[in-house]
Amino acid sequence: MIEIMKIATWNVNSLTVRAPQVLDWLADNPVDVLGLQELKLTEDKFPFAVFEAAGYSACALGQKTYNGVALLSRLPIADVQKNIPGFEDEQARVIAGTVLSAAGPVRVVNGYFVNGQAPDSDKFAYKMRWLTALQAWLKLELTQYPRLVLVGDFNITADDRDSYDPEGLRETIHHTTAERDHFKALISLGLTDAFRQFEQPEKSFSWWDYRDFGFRRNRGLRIDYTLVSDALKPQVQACVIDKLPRKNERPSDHTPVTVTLS
DNA sequence: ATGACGGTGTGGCACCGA
Repeated sequence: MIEIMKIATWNVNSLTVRAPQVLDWLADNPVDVLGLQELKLTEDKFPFAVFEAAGYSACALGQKTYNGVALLSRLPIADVQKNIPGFEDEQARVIAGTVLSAAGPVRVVNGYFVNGQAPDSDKFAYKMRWLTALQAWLKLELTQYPRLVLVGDFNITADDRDSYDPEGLRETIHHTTAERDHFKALISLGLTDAFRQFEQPEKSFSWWDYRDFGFRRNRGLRIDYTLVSDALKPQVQACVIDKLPRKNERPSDHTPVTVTLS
C-alpha cells in the first residue's frame, strides 16, 4: 500500500477576506498540510474553529495588518517553531512543524519571505539578512529532520523561466542576482524545487498583479515554491500550480501550489 | 516615468505588496 501525502502553499493576502475561499479549495483539494502566508491578522482573530470543523487543526503566528503565517493540517503536528530561532524579528514570517504521517514524520517549514521593495532599499538589506538567517537555520533543521519540505512565498524568481519579462525586469526586485544566489544557496543545502522535477508549460506562474489585467494577460511570476529535501526527493510524485482560485471573486493575487509525496 | 489593484488602518488618505 502506498501512502500519499499532499502539502500545499498559498499566500492568501488577508485570511479575513479569503477564509471562505480556503475552505472551498480544501473541500475540492483535501491536502494533508496547507501553509498559509499573509494572514494579515493576529492569532486572536484566526478562525481556528471553522478549519477544525473542516477537519484541519491549525497553528499560527499572526501579526496585525502585515505578514502572518499558519499551518493547517489533517495530521497531528508536533514541535511547532515560530520564526527563525536566534533571529530577532518583529515580523511574523515563519512557522514550522513536524507532521506525523503514516509514512513517518515530515518537517514542514512554511515561510513568507521578505519582499524587499527595491535593491537599494533598507527593506532589501533586511531581506538579505533574513535569507542568511533562514539558510543557517535550515542547515541545522535538515540535520535534525532529513525529511523536510520548505514551502511558501519566496518572493524570488529562481530563474528567467519564472518571470513574464526576465529581460525587462533584470536586476529588479525578485529578479536580482543577490536574491537568486540566496535561492541557489537553499538548493545547495540539499533541497530540490519539486515543480521543476516535471515537464511544465512555459510561463507557469503563481502570482499575477491585480493591476492592468495581469492574470488575463498572464503577466506573472513564479514566486511560490515547494522545496523537498534529498531524503524526500525520490518520493515526489507531482507538483502543480492551481490557477482556478485566481478566477474567484475577490481572489488572492497568489494561487496554491501543491506537492504530492508517496 | 507613473500608476494601475487590493487590503488594512485610520481617516478623509498613506502604506505596503510584487
